[in-house]
Amino acid sequence: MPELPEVETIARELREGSGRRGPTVVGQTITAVTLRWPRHLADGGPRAFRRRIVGQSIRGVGRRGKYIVFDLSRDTLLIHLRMSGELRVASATEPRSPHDHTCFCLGNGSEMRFNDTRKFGRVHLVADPEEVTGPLGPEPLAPDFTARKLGGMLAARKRALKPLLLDQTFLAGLGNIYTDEALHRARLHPLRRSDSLTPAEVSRLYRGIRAAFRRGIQLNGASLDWVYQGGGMQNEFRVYGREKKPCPRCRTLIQKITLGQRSTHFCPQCQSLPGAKYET
DNA sequence: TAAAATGTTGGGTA
DNA sequence: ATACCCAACATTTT
Repeated sequence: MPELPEVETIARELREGSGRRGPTVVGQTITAVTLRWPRHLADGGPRAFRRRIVGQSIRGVGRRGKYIVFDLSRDTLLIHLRMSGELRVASATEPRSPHDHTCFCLGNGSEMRFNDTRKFGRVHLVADPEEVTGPLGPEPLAPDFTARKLGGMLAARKRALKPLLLDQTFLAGLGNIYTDEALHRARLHPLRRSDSLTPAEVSRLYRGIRAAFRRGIQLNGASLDWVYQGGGMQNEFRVYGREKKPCPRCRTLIQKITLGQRSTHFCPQCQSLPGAKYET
């Protein structure tokens, strides 16, 4: 479900505490773990996982790409929500939901519950977070990520923008929604080859990605379907899920195509493809 | 009923 | 090595 802004929102709420996601988990000790779907564990079995994590305290909560990163007293716990994951803190006395597959019991009598309907999520427990986040591309919102740097990265590849931007080893954090939104902001066609962009187009893409992410974080992410509630970004989508609706910029009807097995939304007018601009 | 859904990975091919 | 396609993972919803 979540992309960078949603994961950032969840990490912040777990760190700072909120009515929606419960009190902060920072400072709490993990006293026990319930694993009802052991395949949540990326490596190793439940016994080794329990033995290793129980007794460690949570020193901080952050984010890298789409991973939520828990800085523990000895190791690092990384959770990837994939398509349907959700993290909430509840009192241990509250009944667990059917899809609360992995629960971390905390010292203050609360539980951090990894709810994951589709069971695609993953839990990593490692000594060095680089073991997990090492392959990821740069953080798009990091101060040292510049338009110049993005331009160099794009020029070094020969791929269509959409699938390239979805590649987490190229750039960390973009998913299907924010990629479409960023490309619309940048007025670039999803099929545009990465090594064909002018400096002005690189600049537009850079600003499009950062602006889409910043706005998403500002609105606490997007709420879609029955999963992940609380965000408001879904009300500001310019193209995602807006097939046959007018482009907010030029009123041309938004098109939906399938690209690399993912639904792709764009404005054929604002995001025209050079050499193919006569198609309807 | 078939199709689609905010994600990733592994296999095969060129 | 790079690019591209597909299947798989598991479940719910339209």
